[in-house]
Amino acid sequence: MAEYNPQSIEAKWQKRWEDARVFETDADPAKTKYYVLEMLPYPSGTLHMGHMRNYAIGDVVARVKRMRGFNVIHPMGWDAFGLPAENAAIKNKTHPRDWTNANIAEFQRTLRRFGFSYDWRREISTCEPEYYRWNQWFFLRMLEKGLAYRKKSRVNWCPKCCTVLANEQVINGGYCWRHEDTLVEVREIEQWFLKTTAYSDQLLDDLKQLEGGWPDRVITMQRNWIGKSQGAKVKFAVADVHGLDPIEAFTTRIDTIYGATALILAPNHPHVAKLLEGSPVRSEGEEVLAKLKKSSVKAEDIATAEKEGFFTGRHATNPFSGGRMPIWVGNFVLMEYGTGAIMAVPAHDERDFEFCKKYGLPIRVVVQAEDGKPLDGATMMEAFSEHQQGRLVNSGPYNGLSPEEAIAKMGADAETKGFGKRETIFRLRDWGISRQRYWGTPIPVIYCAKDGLVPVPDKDLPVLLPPNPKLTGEGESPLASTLEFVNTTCPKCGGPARRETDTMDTFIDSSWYFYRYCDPHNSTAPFEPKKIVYWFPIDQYIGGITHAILHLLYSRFWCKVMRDIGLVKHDEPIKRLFTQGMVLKGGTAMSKSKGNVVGAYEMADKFGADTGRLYTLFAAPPEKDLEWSEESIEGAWRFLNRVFRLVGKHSEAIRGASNGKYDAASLNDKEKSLLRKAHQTLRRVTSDFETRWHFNSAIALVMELTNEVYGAEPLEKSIRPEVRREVLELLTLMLAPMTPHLSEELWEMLGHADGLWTSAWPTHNEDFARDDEVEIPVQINGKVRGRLKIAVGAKEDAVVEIAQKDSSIAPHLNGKRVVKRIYVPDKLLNLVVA
RNA sequence: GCCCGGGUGGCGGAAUGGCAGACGCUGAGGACUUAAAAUCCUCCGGGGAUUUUUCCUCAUGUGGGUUCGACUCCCACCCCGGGCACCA
Repeated sequence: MAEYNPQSIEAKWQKRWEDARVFETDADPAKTKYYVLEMLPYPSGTLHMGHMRNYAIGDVVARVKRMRGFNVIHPMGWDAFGLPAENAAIKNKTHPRDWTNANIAEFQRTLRRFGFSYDWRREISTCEPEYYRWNQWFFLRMLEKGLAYRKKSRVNWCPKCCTVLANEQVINGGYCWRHEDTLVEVREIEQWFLKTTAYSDQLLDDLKQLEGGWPDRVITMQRNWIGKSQGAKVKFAVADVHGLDPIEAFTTRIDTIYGATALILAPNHPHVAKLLEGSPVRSEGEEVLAKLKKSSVKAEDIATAEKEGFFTGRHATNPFSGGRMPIWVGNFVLMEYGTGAIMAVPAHDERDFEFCKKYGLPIRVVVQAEDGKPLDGATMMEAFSEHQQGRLVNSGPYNGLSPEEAIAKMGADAETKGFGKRETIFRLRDWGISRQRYWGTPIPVIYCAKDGLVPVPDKDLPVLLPPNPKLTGEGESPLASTLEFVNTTCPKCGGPARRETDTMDTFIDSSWYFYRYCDPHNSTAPFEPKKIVYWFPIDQYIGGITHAILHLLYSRFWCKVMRDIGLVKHDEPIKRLFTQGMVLKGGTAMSKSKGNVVGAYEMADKFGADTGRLYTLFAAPPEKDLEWSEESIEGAWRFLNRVFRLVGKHSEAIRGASNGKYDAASLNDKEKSLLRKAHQTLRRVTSDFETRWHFNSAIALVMELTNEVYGAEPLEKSIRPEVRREVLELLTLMLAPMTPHLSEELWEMLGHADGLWTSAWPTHNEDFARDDEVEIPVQINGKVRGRLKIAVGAKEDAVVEIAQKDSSIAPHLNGKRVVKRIYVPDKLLNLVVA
């Protein structure tokens, strides 16, 4: 008998699929579409088993849906712009394009080796001009709508690289990742932004549309990221400097304003310099200020930093109480959030408490809990910040109100009296997209001495990357030092002008790529809206939890912008999201830098693609992390061999048998029992695939069925070829989404000339699946004391009667009275005795 | 600190209020073989009793609770993993 040879089987069927164009799909209004998508990879290094698992999950879904009659679109592409390509190019003195394309070729070779059912005609690569020109086109639309703008902002700047660093590139508490001896500076430079904040409310509200389809935690993370706060802005007049505008503070707890004992400004608040001018503490203040301003913008540093600040020597007036409050500067107040100024209420806010305690500022209680001891500002050890309870005290006319009532009333009063305004603010910031890099989409803008900022006209798109940049990693950005790129003519006046030399953040590339798959070769538009109407939204998106915020939020933002310029009709691009677990080795995620990767191609060479696929699906449920185990993969390999031998042994007899028909009434007990197991397995596997995505238990069920068939050997003694055919065909079809090559081969061995790819998912036969007899446990007071074989559908009284006579149960009933009986038909009997 | 996950044999995991440990791995024993590999068969949570057969008992992070019945639901706590974080 032939041995299972995955190498030749897999090559054979991949060729057949390709020749028959099995996975190429076009819009067909007569069929229900299904869009399944795995997050596109960044082609770097080798494709490892961590990537592979992601695609294996998507491929099972694609193949199951295809067998179920859906018109499935399942595309693949490359997130091809990015810094690693540029760094590799600098290091190896090559071009980023060469490095990237070599990786793409390698990735594609590996994906093809695994037989994933992609429609390769739809392949895209984001670094190609035919793709990135549409990034530029979208940018120009946003510029027209005021959604793209330039602004100075604080960034991490490495003076040696002469470029902006992402927060992730600042290491060891403030050093450049490439120049580990160089301290990163905080600089303010002009950058391009996209106005994501214009959609704050929609991005938040539309999360409701995603409930049920997206994991709750992803929705929660997005909600927190957007960070909506309802509160009020209150103006505090500066008492001791004439002609200075009042300072505005944002608060969600205006009810505690009578407890405000200081006003605290962010170090870079525009008022600080003016307050210090002529102040008695000016020189000390400026010294501390310089120190505070230098502190890093990195999240971790901010979190661990101690609260620090200084008194400006100036005072403000509390508009409600008329009281005098000292104005301080504090490092924990952020210019980027709210108004950059807060009122410090130490009695009712933990951060304010810590700050005021440290600097000896008074603590004044204005909300007392309704139960428990009254709080005293002089003795309290922590802030009382619960706003759901308590009553106002020491708050003039508002005494006795609940915080909730006070927030409403005081907000309204502040508005009436003109020193405040109720407002909702968001944590979400606009999206800074400028990068001082080469390997990205050039921003299509020209600066002219006469006409100022001039957008590149649509007809001049794409603005191509210059082919031969000087990539050194030092000095100014590569595009800025490529003069043939920089120097151009103004589209308006024709005079000499300069091009923008920043490129776009690569998150832009991945914000809309899934639309391009629907119309990948369109040269006059990013896509034809009509095609989107058919294929969108994405029915199932699959990827890592790492992208829970940025990629998915930007994609949602992009969708809304496209909707508002009339390109698409839906609010949300992705209906369902699945976040799969990582593949770990030695307890950490596989990554090239950790040196713990298992290459997918080598894996396929060793065991075959089907074994690799089966293993990653079997070893853990798809949402959980999976620890790589070489022993377990051999188990998957053994199982596939077992199946292959089984079908091989019987294929000749089956092929000779008349096609499939037998009289159900003529089945013998062994045939019935085998068919029952097969159809029961199918019933459960179908539900595992469709409703639960429990691929691991689906595989376990198919293994059980295989064991059962082996247990019934030799089949030729009692099982007719027609029945054998039915059982082995079901087995083959159930495996098909997971091990498609092997299944095709078995299908052919079973005598089918047409490929398995033409087969539908089978339907189980309930008559065969039904049990005649079941074994149920019998419990006495909830403890299992025996088991009974009963006919399916037996009546309670009959079962109780049998139970009472049973030799293992009767002793437990001896001399006792049955006070209650619980009978779950065909499941269990529980007798409660006293 | 806040928000999510999660905690079941030697290991990965199964069990959607109803027989805890399916399925696989590892390990042990056996068959086949000159031998090995492969394959096939048997056993494999702890303790105790009976030592053929079986029975009892403990056990799903800990402690309570609801229930005839809890890995599953509720409350409190412990531990592990992840995310966010001076967000006013």
